[in-house]
Amino acid sequence: MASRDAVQLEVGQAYFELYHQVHRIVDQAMGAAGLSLARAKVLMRLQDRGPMNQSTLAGLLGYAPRSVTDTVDALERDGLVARTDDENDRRARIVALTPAGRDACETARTVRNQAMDEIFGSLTVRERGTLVELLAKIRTNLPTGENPCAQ
Amino acid sequence: MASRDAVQLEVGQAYFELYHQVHRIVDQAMGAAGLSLARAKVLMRLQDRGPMNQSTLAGLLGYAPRSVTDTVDALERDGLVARTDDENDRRARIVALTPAGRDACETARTVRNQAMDEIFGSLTVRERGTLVELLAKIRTNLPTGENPCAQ
DNA sequence: CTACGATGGTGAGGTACCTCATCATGAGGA
DNA sequence: TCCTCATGATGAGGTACCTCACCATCGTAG
Repeated sequence: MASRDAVQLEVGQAYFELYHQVHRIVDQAMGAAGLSLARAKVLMRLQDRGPMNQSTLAGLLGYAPRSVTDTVDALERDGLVARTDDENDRRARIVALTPAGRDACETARTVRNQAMDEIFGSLTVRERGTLVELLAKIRTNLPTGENPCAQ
Repeated sequence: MASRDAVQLEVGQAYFELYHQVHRIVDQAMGAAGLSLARAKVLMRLQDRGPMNQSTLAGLLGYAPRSVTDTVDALERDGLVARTDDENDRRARIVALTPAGRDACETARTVRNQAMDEIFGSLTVRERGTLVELLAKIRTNLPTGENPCAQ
C-alpha cells in the first residue's frame, strides 16, 4: 500500500508540475503572437461551432458563465468578436467572430499547433495514443460527474 | 500528416481539459478543509524540506518569486507560517511552519491523498506507471530548458 | 393570465498566478 | 576601498479563473 500510494502521488505530482510548464510554454507562444491561450480557446470554439450565446460557450469550454463574460469583454474590446442581441431570447447575447477575429484565430491555430508539436512531439505516435487513452480513462471515471461540456 | 497532427491536437486538448477538471476537484477538496491547493503546496514543501527563504521556495515550486510573496503573505496572515530574518543574508526572509501550519499540512496531505485516489484510482498500477513515464518523457524533452526547479 | 422557478448575463469581490520596476543588500574585481 | 553586477523581496498593475448575489426574461403549471 505504501508503494501504491507512492505511485499515486507521483503521478499526481508529475501531472501538476508538467501542466504548469506546458501552460507557460503555450501561453508564452500565444503572447508572442499578441494573443493569449484563454482568448484563443474562445475564438477557436467560435470558429468551429459558429456564433452562440455565452452560456453555451461556457458549457463548451467548461468555464463558469461569469468567466466567459470577462473574456468576451476583452475580445470585444480588441475587436475580435462582436455581441449581438438574440432575437429569440432577449436575455441572451450572441457572440460571433469578426473578420479580425477570424484572422487571429488562424494565427492562434498555427501557434498552437507548433506548441503542441514542441511539447508532445517527443512522444512516438503510439505513445501519444496511449496518453490520450489514459487521460480519457481518468476523465470518464472522474468523481462529481457534473461535466456540462457537450464535447 | 493529417493524422499525426490530429493526434497531437487530441492529446493537447485532452491534457488541458482534464487538467481543468482535476484542478477543480482538488481545489474544491482543499477548500472544504479550509485550505487551498496553492497554499497546501507551500506548506508541504516546507514540511519536506524545512525552513527556507522565499526565493528557494519559488525555485522548488516553479513559481515566480513574486507569487511566493503573495502566498506566504496569506499563510502568515492565517498563522500557518512565520517569517524571520536570515542572519546570514539581511535581504532574505526565512519562512517556517508554525505548529498550526504543521497541523494544516497534515490535513492537506490527507485530503490530497484522497483526491489523488479518486482521480487516478481508476487506473491500474501498470497504467499509472505508464502515465508517469510518459509525462516524464514529455517533461525532459520540453523546449526552453529553463527549469530552475531543483527537483 | 399570472405567478413561479429556471436560465442568461453581469456587478462585486476573491484567489492564484504573472511581469516589470524598485530597493536593499551581498560579493567579486579593479 | 569602492564600483558594479547579481540577488532577495516587494510595489504596482495585469490576466484568468472562481463564487455569490442580482436583474431581466423565459416557460410552464395553475
